[in-house]
Amino acid sequence: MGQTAEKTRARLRAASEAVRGELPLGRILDGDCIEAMRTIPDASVDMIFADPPYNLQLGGDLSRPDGSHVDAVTDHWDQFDSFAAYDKFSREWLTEARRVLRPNGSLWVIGSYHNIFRLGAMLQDMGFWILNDVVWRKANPMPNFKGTRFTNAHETLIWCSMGEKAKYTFNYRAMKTLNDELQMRSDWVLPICGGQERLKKGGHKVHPTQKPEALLYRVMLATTNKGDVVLDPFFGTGTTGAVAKRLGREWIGCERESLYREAALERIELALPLDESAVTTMQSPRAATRVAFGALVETGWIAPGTVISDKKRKVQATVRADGSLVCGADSGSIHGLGAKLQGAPSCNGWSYWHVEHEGEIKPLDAIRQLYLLATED
Amino acid sequence: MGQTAEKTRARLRAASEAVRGELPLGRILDGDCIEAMRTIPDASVDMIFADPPYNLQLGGDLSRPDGSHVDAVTDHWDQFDSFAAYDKFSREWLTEARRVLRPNGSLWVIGSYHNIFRLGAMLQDMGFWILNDVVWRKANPMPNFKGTRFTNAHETLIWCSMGEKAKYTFNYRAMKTLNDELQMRSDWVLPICGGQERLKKGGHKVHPTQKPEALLYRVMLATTNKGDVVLDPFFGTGTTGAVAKRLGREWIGCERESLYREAALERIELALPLDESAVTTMQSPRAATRVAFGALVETGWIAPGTVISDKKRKVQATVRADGSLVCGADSGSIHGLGAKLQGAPSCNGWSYWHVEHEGEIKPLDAIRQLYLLATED
DNA sequence: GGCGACTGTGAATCGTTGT
DNA sequence: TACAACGATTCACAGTCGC
Repeated sequence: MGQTAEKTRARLRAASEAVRGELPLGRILDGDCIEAMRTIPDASVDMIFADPPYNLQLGGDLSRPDGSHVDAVTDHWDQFDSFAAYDKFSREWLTEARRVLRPNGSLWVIGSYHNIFRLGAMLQDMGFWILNDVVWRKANPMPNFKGTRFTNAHETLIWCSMGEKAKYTFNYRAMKTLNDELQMRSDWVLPICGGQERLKKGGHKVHPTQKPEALLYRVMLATTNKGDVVLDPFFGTGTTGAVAKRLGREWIGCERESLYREAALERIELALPLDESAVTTMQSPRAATRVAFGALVETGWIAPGTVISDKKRKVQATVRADGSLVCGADSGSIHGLGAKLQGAPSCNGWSYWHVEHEGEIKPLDAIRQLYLLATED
Repeated sequence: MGQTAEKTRARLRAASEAVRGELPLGRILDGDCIEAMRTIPDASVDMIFADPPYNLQLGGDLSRPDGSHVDAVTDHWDQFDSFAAYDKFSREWLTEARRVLRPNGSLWVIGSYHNIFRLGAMLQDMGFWILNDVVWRKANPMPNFKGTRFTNAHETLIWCSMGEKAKYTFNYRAMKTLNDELQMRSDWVLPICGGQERLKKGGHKVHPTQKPEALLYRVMLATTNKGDVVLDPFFGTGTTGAVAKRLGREWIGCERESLYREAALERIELALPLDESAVTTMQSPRAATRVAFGALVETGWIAPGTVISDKKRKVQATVRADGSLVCGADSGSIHGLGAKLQGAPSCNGWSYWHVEHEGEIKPLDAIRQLYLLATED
């Protein structure tokens, strides 16, 4: 690594720490979320989770997102007027969200069919890059009492990065582990928020649309790292904050209703952080110790001259002293030669090549695991 | 009832019959769907099902972990220069769709996150009234081969009427019957189209995105009546036509690729009108519930940090945030770590691991049962 | 015929790092 | 910034073949 790159990285790290010092970590900013977000520095948060109001078209009285009243006229013009107001509000908070997100940060938005399509189209128009739409399939939704439509049994989340080429955090291995060794899918079955978890005051629910902690838990575990800063512009009763605390993430909230702020602070105070070991998640092999194939050769786990083959033993190659392989006139690394022999653009030599070991034919990766176990610490 | 109203109704019925005579029922209109729809009279069809191009914007080639190639949708009809071009195209065909729909008709659109948000926002802007968004949860989606995102395991349908006050057809009772006497929900679990149903020619699929008949079956049974006219502007290989025939609905298609038109006509010719068995072969969403260990962790049934053990409490492990276990230097899923610690090739973690619960030591499976009871519909 | 092993495939915005 | 090297990564079905 060049000295210049090293210095650049160090400077960025220092700048990042300086910005972090300015952040209102663990605080709920009072007031309108757009105004509140304006006090947060550029490119300073790692993830935003937003559960914006969807108070649209609910029949009866209609109010704009800014709180002003819309006449209960339901002609086409008025619909347009109300959509336009909602779009304006959405564009404003999304603009601030985009400004405060780091280049490698990501944004989650949750909504229902009333608003999610407008939000999704707007995200695309603003340059966000949709990574997945995720369906929260409610295990116990409210039935459709009138029997006039399908039971509205899900909500939609959109997860997006800052742009097509932007990087983002995705803890693939942790998600796979969480889902019993199967890839996590885009449809999540989770119960709605109720029971002990549902905040109540005087027998009434404090917030009409409190989200279950399990939902935020999965979002945060999937797309942030320990210590990351998570911002929730529509904090409500603080589900995001409570889960962030439990998972060792930093949080910032925006909320204009004092009732919600108070309930949230009390709740987060009571939330117990997990200890270090519990927050640790399964790492991808990439993040774990890297082993060069050559290391197995020079330490004697695989002797030079060993003949290795593909699983069906149709293709064979010989290991050379420097860890390269040779097969007829062809030679190369375990990956390169594997790709060449298959005529494939790429190949993972660790899983393609096999070797006899204790009477069985095993992939190289198995030998690598043994090597890792033996040389650990 | 007034005589005038009676006369008005009779006149409308006669007009309706006259219009029906002009309709190209049971025919596939050749050419661009916008041009083709222009030949259809105003207010003459009862339901439109549209499966437009998704504008996937795919990058380079994609290969599977085993090196084989993924046969992606690279057809010219899915290529658009920009979101603006896609929007223009969408607005044009939706304008024609709105014109030919009867006042009490309804429209279905299916899409993925690439296009569905744009379509949904456009529908709202045009005055359509969204009745439900419906999620088709694929039982067997293609995995995410590179481990970079959540498995894209669903597509979204939007069902809308002509306006907020417009009437529409919804066969509530039929849906409830189809769903084991439970209200039909907005999430439908159905397999993708494959096996005998998938049209093939020379060993290759005729159409890259053929929809399963079960999907159209449910759409049509829910939102049309027998004898209604159903229009599909993106007819493809005619799933809509085949299901319409089976269910005793009239159909009209638009399709510009002659290869698809020919396959569709042949297929619809072979389709049999509905027999009773077709109803009973529909999938029930009450399939066996699968629970991942991670689900118990994120919903709080088992807290991260909990120490679990084998039945004799000789081996202990700690639960981490992602549902993995850690025991000394070893870690893994409940199944994997259990196997590793026993030196066994495999292990059922649900029965191997135990946890203290209400003073007793119980297998994880007991907690899973409690979870299932609590979250059951 | 039955069962298990093996193969093929589906609307997919599918990599990272160092030179 | 382009290029090359490294190396990480798949689930549910359906169909076929062989024992």
